[in-house]
Amino acid sequence: MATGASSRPPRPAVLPEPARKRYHHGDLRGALVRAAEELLEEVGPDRLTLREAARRAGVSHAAPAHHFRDLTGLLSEVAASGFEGLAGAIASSAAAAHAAGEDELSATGRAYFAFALAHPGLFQLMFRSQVIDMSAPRLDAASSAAFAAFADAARASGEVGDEAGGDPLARMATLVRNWAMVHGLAFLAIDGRLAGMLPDGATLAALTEAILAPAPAKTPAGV
Amino acid sequence: MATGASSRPPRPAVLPEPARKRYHHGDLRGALVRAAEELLEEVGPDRLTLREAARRAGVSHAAPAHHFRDLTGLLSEVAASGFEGLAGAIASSAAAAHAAGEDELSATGRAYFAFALAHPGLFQLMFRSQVIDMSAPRLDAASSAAFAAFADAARASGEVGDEAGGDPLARMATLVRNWAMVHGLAFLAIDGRLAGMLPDGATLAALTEAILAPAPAKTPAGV
DNA sequence: GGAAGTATCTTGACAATGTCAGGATAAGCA
DNA sequence: TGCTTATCCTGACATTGTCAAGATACTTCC
Repeated sequence: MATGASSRPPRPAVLPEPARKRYHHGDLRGALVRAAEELLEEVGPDRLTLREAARRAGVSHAAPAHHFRDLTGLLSEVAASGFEGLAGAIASSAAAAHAAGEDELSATGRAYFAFALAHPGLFQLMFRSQVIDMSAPRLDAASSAAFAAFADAARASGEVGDEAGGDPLARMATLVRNWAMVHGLAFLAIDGRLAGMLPDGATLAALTEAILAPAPAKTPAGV
Repeated sequence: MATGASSRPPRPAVLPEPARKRYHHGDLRGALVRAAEELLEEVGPDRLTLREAARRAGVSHAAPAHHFRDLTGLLSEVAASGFEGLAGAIASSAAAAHAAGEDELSATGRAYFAFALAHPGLFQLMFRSQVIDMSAPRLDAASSAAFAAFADAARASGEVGDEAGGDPLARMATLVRNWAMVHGLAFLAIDGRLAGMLPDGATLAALTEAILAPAPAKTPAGV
């Protein structure tokens, strides 16, 4: 029909964004994950939509099916990368605390909380097993790694005495208690449940800092 | 047409269930709330559907609109009654502990956790502000009452020293720390996050009991 | 008692969603 | 070059929440 040149559609010579209108996206998988992460923070996990993610990636509504089995597949991938980020944040905060001679467990708790507050929608998604597929290999590995990083920090801080004596159940109880406290605090803060209980003119940051600052352990009064 | 009696439609003399096929349901509002509670436990808050609730109540898909503004309205009502139940469970467990000379805070923590495990879907809904309307009067009042019951128990147990000295922020921090721990533990348990970290052959009940049993406070070792 | 008014429920429609089937296009490989 | 495969699109379907308009039953007022 048109010219005999090799380029069939009138492709513009200059592409403003990395590959604009070509049939093959190039990195649709990554673009969908990024779009989903955006949506997660803009509208939350409840209003996130596969079609809107496709729209933002500049692609038809059925295109994602070639990269993810379904919506659960995409969300599981996003959650997996979220857990990887969380594991990294925990590990690096523990290392920094160790270098500074501070308590590792307290530092990782603050890192955990900060991560949740920085990515509320993603954090909520990461703990919504009915929407993601926890048996997905990468997600399973990433979530395990995140908890392992937390457990390592607890061991390093001496909070979970692993040298002798203490039976495994009691040690695990101490570990999980710390985890649950930080996790619950993050969830309550994200959901806006702490706003209503700030004494007089106290800020939310002050309250959470007062909760997280001291090693949440048992220390004989004084000292 | 038919007989001249007052009953127009051929209404069966015996109604197997309380009012079967009449145009006006009688208690559609309550029936919808019950149907939603059922669905909450069967499929969870993510797959709960307004149309399915209407179906279970034996009513058309648009009928709920005359009793609840929209899906959020129905869910807010369900969440409100959930908080009322939670507040009751907390208060009664605290009273029982007081009578038995046990620690009130520990008892309420176990009651909180037990409530969450007994009604997982409802509990998740109660802490999903993007799906319910926290400004709904009844919901707002009920959630405040639940927290107030928890705070009362903490005060009674002496965990939150309200007599003198301690500044309000520190007292609130202790209170919220206890709440967050129990809340996080409940969420993690419901989401199946604790199953993977049971030492050898320990059961989940044993682990959670080990976490909740001692007053999660600072007690000088011994005694 | 009967008529008017209101609360309650139904039917039908709309846009939006997730998913599937089948066709079009581009890339890779022989 | 021609074939195969990966990638993407169009179109369709059932389902959802919500709205509009009509049908039905209850209430109230004369």
